[in-house]
Amino acid sequence: MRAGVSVGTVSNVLNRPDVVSPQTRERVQAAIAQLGFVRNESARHLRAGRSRTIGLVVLDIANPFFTDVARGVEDVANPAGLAVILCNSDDRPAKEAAHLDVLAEQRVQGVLITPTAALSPNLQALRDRGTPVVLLDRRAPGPDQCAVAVDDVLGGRLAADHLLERGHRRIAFIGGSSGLPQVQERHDGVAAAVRDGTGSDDSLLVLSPATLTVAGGREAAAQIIGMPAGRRPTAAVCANDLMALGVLQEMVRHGVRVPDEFAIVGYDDIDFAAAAAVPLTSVRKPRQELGRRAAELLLDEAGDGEHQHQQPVFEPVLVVRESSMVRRSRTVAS
Amino acid sequence: MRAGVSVGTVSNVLNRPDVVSPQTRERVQAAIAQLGFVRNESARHLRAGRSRTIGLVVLDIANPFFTDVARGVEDVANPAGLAVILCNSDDRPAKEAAHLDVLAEQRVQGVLITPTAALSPNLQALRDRGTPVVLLDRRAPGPDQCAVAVDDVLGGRLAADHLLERGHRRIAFIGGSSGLPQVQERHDGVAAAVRDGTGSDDSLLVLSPATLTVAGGREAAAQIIGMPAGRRPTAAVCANDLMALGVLQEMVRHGVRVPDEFAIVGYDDIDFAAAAAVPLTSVRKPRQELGRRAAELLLDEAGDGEHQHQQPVFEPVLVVRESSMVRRSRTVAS
DNA sequence: ACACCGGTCTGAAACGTTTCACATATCTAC
DNA sequence: GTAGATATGTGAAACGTTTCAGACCGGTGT
Repeated sequence: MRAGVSVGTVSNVLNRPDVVSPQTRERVQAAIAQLGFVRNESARHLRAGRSRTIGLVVLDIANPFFTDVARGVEDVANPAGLAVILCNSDDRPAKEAAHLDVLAEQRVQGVLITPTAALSPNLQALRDRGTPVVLLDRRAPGPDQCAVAVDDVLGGRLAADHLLERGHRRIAFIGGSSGLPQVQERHDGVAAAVRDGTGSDDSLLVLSPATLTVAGGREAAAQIIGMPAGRRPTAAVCANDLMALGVLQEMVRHGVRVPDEFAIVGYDDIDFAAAAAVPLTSVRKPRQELGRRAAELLLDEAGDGEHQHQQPVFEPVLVVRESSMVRRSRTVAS
Repeated sequence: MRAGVSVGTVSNVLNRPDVVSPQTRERVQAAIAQLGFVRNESARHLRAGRSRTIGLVVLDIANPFFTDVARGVEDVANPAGLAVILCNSDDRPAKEAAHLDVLAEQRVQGVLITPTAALSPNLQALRDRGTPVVLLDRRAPGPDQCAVAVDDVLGGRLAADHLLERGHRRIAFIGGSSGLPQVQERHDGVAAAVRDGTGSDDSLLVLSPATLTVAGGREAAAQIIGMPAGRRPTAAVCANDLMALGVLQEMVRHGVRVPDEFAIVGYDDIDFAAAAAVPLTSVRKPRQELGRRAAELLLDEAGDGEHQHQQPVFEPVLVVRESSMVRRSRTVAS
């Protein structure tokens, strides 16, 4: 080597500086700086057996909910010296599977994932190989793994109870058709609340647009607008804020006044919910906290010590804004 | 090996299946499936010298502009078998430098980056080591590298001309204080247009909130609201849509009617701009196309063939919506 | 019978680290 | 002065691939 020293010593300088004499250390560090030497992670982790990266697979990178979660993950992973490989499955099992394969080949320390409806065999394969997997915003199917979830039944209930209190008696639940359990839970909460509140199952209309996006929301709103006035719902709980924004856009476009003629409650409480054409009432989830907690669990599981699987469930909170308020006087648009 | 075959043959089965006999191939593939064998990328690319990943460093992961760009990058990178490591610098040079170091250690094939104001020495170091770097949404300092940019001077001009046409004579430009050249260009375009349109430099008020975020927008709006009515601008061009949304929120909160009392033009035309409390006029950039183009240039540079550095500049388009329209009759809120 | 060929497979080197057993030098205590 | 301990450095093995020179084999043309 440049510094007239063996590679073993260089390794020591980098990893256990205390074990090498100050002079040598400085000499080596000078050489490193001069040569622009950068340690090769591939070699390093070929030896170590796994890399200093974790994978994060989300359903929709364009949904701010997930970027907020990602931020939480980064907050924990980066200080621990781990790089995050962020993958977007677009709620498509094939894309998800492809991403998981890549992550397996990269020998990531672990994977954080909000999976598509069915738990992919690739995910199980990953776990079988000993890679820790933490489910994000999804309950675990069994006690043998970590999962960070939100009580979505409660969330659905909060949303529906709020609308019922405001006098609404025909309520729509707008979820996607992908069969995600989170969405199913939200539906169940809404359905239970509506049943309890009205004594009837007919008060709930369930719509399942193709995607859980703004476009999906518009699609559902168009359906609602096309219904005869007598049967048309007067309010909707949406499975996420993107859809709620879509519903709002379509309603406004057709001259349906929100919330006077139609009330909307979203879910997730992304930042844009508050900035919408009509500020959205929404069910708030601790977005960054979800990511942080999941990353912490992953690090713990990937670490050397004992690991107890944990499955924390966060409680959502309803944030009431204009989109669900009965307005008394009509002032300035806002 | 399980299939009674040498490792060299396994490698051939995986990488050049045509060179191995059908029987052997099947035998090996069966063994692979049965053992759940997953090739180790670290080893593979220790040999190859670089990994099958590229790095993408953005200024603000919470800004939908960048997630749209990221989507474009993925559209190109994934089909090419490359994983994308998405990093968020938060417009902080230190975070950016740390991310670049990690990417260097990972021996990424290349880096796509929207850099902070000053070009980091770490970036130059990366290039010196032979790693291709493509600048994203930023002009190249010289001809010796690829960059994908947008004509932001033109964008600023479009925005300002639009407001001038509507009769505004006191206009604010709201940019961040981080000194990003993109923001500077937008400012220059606005300043030039205002000078041409009014014959005076005094017509332009420049505000520089701390961050290019919704919070920054609110901060700037508060400043404007605090000004005496006679000197207060009647319209603002914001350096991005997040700030425009912030301005809008703060104006609404203080009862300032938009666009009647104050007009707003944003920049980027993120999807949420159209869904805002008052739909935002904005300067549209080809977000996904920026990402795609940048990724294509990176792949070309990282490939074996000849590479010509390219520096495409996209032209932005003004999308006019309600936030800058003088309303004639006041109908329903929208 | 021979050389040669293409097709198929093997074995070993190489990639750049970490780690561990071991060598060497220096110090401490008697 | 010697034994032992401590501090510092060396050298080689190992990680799991890819790659390349060559071995082997049955067939072909002469």
